[in-house]
Amino acid sequence: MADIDGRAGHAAPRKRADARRNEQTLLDAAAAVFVTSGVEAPVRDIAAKAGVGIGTIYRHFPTRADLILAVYRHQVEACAAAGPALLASSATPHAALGRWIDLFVDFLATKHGLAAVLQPDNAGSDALHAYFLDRLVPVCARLLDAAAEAGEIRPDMDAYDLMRGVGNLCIGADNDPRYDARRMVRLLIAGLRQSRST
Amino acid sequence: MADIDGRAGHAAPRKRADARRNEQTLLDAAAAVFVTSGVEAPVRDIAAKAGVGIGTIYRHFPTRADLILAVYRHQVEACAAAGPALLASSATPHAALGRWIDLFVDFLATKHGLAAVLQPDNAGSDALHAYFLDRLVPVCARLLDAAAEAGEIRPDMDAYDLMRGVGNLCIGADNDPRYDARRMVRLLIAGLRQSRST
DNA sequence: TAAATATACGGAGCATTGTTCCGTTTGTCA
DNA sequence: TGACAAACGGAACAATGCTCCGTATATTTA
Repeated sequence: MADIDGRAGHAAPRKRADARRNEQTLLDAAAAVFVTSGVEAPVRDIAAKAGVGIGTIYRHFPTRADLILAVYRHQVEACAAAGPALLASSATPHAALGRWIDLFVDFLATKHGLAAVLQPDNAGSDALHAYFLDRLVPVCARLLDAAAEAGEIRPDMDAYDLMRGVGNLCIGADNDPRYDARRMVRLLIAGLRQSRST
Repeated sequence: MADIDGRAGHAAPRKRADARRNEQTLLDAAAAVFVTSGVEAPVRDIAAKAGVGIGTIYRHFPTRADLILAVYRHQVEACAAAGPALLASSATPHAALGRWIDLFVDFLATKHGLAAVLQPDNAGSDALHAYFLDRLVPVCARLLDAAAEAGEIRPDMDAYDLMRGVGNLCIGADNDPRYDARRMVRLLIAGLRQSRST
């Protein structure tokens, strides 16, 4: 069911060796440039760092967003996978939710400029928005449901809204030492809490 | 102390009539374009709408940010002025804070793309960021202080963080029907509340 | 009123960026 | 080894913020 490259075998033609090499080189170069110059770094810079022409970048990643997505896919998947794990290992669903959100915030806050690029209609980078949300909203929804069932939070919170809200709060958290995104997110989560008396 | 134009009279040379006319024309055109195409509309579009050359725009408003700022200055001032008024007329400081934040959110949410442009380091539009925050943070701080003194909210909330957080939550609120920024802001304010028992 | 001057105008042009196109190079396979 | 598809490189295009400077015009002055 899988060929030598580990890809599913539906008539997907095997790539040339130089192509595979370049793809990896590009991913590494992009990751490096994103760390130093932020996610909005010019495509040309990444091509230069990889020692490759611009055309090559665009054959492998048809769009800036595709490249960004490829670079961070692993971490998004890890975050998605952490949801159920936390739910199983935490004392209460609310604790699991809190820790999971922390994970997400850590991820966004350390990636210079990533949060800003997650919005819809960002000049064609909708692909990023769609991937992040499609992947994480269901996980978040499950955590919310569990916490709501346990009566720990208000039951009417929408997972999509929460993810967008948290993502938005993280925008510009780097390059502004005065602004503490984590703190604001904690506040938001606090607002979610169900006052038993209410 | 004021000349015919109503400006303070410190050796500020009187502008030519066509210059004053064009400045107003540009402000009107910019406001109109911002409504239909958003705050990120190309400068050329605004120049075209106003029927003037690009050079003219840049003489009056050296930077995109200056133009945006000039268009919305009145509303920012109104928002700033509303703070003390609400504090005086509301039942409790917390109610005043809530209403004031509502005002701010209404303002941001109806201006297509404004919230996104409020961040620092936005490719040189720091002027916008600085103006908004300098003008509104003190007002917000006063409301927070009053509410904290009344014991209605936790006492450690920073006005700057709150303004940035609220602004961030409003980013992309238009062009995404699924996302309800007002709701998230309400949640944030709820999180601010002091549990008397805590 | 007519020249002189300062002020303002218009838009070509520069720099930056995402993206496309296509002639050239290179792996792969028979 | 030769043929050919696959991949490469980078010139070139379009959009956009902004600068520069020759031209036009409002205002002042004689």
